Amino acid sequence: MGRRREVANPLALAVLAWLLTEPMHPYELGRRLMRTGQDRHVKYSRGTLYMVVDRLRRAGFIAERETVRDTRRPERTVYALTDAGREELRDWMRDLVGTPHPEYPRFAVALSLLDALAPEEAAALLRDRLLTLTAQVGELRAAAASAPAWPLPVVEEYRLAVLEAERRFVAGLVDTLAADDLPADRT
Amino acid sequence: MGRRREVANPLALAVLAWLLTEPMHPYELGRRLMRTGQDRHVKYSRGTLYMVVDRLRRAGFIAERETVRDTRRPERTVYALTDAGREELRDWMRDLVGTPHPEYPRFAVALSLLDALAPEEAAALLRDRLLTLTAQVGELRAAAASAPAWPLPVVEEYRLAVLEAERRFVAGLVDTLAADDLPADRT
DNA sequence: TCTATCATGTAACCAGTTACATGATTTT
DNA sequence: AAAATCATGTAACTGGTTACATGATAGA
Repeated sequence: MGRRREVANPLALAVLAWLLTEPMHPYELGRRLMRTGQDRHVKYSRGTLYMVVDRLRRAGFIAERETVRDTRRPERTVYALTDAGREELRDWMRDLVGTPHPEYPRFAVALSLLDALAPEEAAALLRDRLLTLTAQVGELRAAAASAPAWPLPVVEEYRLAVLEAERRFVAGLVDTLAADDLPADRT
Repeated sequence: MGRRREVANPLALAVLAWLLTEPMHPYELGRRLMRTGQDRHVKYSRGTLYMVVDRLRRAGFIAERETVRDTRRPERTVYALTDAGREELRDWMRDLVGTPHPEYPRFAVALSLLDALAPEEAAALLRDRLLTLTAQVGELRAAAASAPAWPLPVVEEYRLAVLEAERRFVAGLVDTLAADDLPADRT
């Protein structure tokens, strides 16, 4: 509980999870991340991937299984989960699922500094955001309706729920500001 | 539009915003961040603060106004916003408020990898999370009710809205899993 | 007056991203 | 067969965090 993770990057969690299904080389890991759209939930870049894989190896969570010289293609090193890695994966997942952790969404920062903007400008910007959010909700819903997978993956439902909450919040805020802005009209 | 920011760390945004009110030395910036509880929305550490201030200076967004040797206390350098800085602040805020940006919440990663956990274990963990979330919502509401500031700062309302959405979502998920788990009971 | 704690800053280290390199296949 | 693109990896750089340093006040 609470001990610092030796490898803390979320991408490492994804790597462990994928290696749970079968041994793989890094590039393949990257491909699957992309193919399954997980890159929308984990920040992914190849450089980071190789770094993370290397640190997982040094930490003993994964081990080099074989080095395939497929002839032609560059040498690829296949990694497999170790017992320690399996344990780390479970522990990490339990932590993430079981307890909420503080996040730092960019919009919260902006809201906390909203005074730095003139009120009318803030209001106008929030209206812009509202439009985009509404459009995004629409897209997600449409995508869900015509989804190849059904029921929709839980993550997607989660994203949608949060997105809708933000949309409602911004809508309310916009209304409030409009009302504040015309106090004379409301006698 | 969309040109890379020379200093991209959110803490830098907070620095610019504070300097809009008046010139200050870094330590004072840190104090205000803490006092106003902004450290819940921007990741803060002194090391990062000094780094960020230095980069803002190199980028020309802030400038050294004076160096006070208050006698006794270590030398403190007071910084002021430049015109470029004021412009950067507005541009950045407009971007953040006006359009939603992709985020990578830790819980989303976990959800996207939920298969890595045995279903009963996942269900149990989600129940734990639900308890904590419910408690947090309660706390926030209570704090809001007895708040020194009224109306509640917008950020807090935002946080509460999102938190409640997550709570509802997890509650729903827990129910679904419970239902799935006892198909025999539902004939 | 010794110890603890506050106020302030610096520097070494570690993590993450970008840009590049190289051989293989496919397209024109 | 030249050009374009894919597959794979490495390395240099930049950003961020931790741990330390030092003088000042306050409490015992």
